[in-house]
Amino acid sequence: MAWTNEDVAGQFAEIATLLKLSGADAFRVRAYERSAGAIGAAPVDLATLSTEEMAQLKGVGASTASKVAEYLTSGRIAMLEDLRAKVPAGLVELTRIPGLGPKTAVMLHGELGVDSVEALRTALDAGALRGLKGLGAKTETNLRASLERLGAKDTGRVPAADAIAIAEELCARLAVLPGVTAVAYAGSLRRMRETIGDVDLLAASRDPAPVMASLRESDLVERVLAAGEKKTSVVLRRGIQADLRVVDPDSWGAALVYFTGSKAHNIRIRERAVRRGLLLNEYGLLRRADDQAEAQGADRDAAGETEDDPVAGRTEAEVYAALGMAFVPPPLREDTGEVEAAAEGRLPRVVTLADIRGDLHAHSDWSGDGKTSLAELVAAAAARGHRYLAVTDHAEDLTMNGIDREGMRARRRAIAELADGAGIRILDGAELNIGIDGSVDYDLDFLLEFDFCVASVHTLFGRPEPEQTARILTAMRHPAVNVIGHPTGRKIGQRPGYEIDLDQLIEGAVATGTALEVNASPRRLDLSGDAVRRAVDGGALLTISCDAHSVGDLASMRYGVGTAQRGWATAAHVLNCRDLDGLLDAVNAKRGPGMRRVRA
DNA sequence: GCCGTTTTCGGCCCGACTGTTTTCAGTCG
Repeated sequence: MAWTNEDVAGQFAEIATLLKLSGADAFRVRAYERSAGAIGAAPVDLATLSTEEMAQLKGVGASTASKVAEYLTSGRIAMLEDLRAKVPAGLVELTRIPGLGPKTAVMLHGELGVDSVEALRTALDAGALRGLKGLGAKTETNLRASLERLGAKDTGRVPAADAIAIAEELCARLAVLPGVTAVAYAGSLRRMRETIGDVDLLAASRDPAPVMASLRESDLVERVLAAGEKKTSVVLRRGIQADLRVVDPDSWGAALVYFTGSKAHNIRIRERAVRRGLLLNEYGLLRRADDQAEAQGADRDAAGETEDDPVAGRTEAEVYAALGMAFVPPPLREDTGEVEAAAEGRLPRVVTLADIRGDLHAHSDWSGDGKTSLAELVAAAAARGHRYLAVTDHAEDLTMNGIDREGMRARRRAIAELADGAGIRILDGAELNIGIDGSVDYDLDFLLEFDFCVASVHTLFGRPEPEQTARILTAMRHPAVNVIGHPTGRKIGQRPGYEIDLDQLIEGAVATGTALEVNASPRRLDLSGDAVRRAVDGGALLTISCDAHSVGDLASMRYGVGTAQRGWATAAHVLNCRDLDGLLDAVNAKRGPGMRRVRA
């Protein structure tokens, strides 16, 4: 059995959870959490490393490395087995109830024998919690409410695509309030994670109360969870939780860093602050008053009440600079090496929306499922500032939506008619279907008449990994196939994607000069950020394209760029960051001698 | 358990809010 890094990381995350429930030292728990994170983010397959090499990873020591080795050879970790035997299984489940943490779970188990969500429900109904120390009437009510929410569906993470519209709406409403100088959504949404647990909103104002009140009273809010002076938490109508922090404009940058996270990134940069004799919190980067007093040799009592001295805080850039680091774009803030890289000046300049020169995957209504005319699509792409657009309608093997040869020739004439006034190069393209044997639609000569082709898997998702991988590798070798569309086939929150060997795909892409798509549709984001990072490390070329089926879909480019950023991709890794000549050079390079050239 | 511009031991990020508390523990992010 070939264990993936994710499998291994999962073992250590479980150890951390179970240790917490065993009342272990909190720092030891954190060490396991950190090692799980380090393993999950490791750039190489752990199975290829020696125990000594594993212990070189930051956050992984000799103890963890030997447990990894144990797992890789035997498929088990004795310590984890012991913990599983020792900690009642239901306790982990109990801590998933909002407001109920490990301490309370252990206490409920010890006092009442509660070992599952169901048992807690029964205990509540029997009034068994009354009289337990630290648990009053209010806690009982809150637990009931939490259980009810747990009973309702979908309390977990939701696709970011489902939250971004409501986040932007809330921001827009807060931004127009008097005294509010800035508003942003932060958290995992700003980091462009593909799913989010809640919406984090940040506002700058010297008078927080009316801003808080405005959210609490919003018609988008279903329930208020917490309402303090500096922080408000609510449940929105669609079951999504939102947290609002309001800070002084002088603290905006520090608060944005704090609220954007990730938690692991924040911990790392706060440690860095501590090592420099500073304190980093959501209000600023500060030199402590007592430290100053000591530095000046003054007596602390004589110094009296002095304020902490702000070093930075108005902007994020200021905070990072004061920590001796390059600015870290939000999607990179996951503690996967970006802190060290930013400190050592080797953080790559990741691709941005401004680097994108065109879109290489779009459908017009020539495709059965396209909703926009060719002219509208081209005009919209031009309006977005694109220099070129590959219209890649479905090819004929996709029986429902595909276009046959005559249809493609007719579409080619339609493209030619539009070409002059378009103000943008329209690439005559197609989205080909990868057959079970790796073949694609039409024939070689017909395919070489296109300017640009995407090839994608649309059928037979259930094939075993070797077969699935082989069919894509075969398609890559075709001289007219320029990019593999949505390479893993996953749909966020819907289906996991087919079984493929990504490393082989990356090697094949490099060897054949075929790009791998970062499909920017927020339902797909395929490749994922993690997969992009592996592709970048492997030297593969990417495209970032919207797979638009309507004009509005062209706006999804930012999600694709965010995903590419999460994978540390630079403009140099992305084919559609090249100008038209650069793009066509790549297309022509893939074609053999004597084959038709595509001209600008 | 991990780690080092306080380096092989003694620390380990920081603050808001709630509830049950007379000064704080638990939870969350």
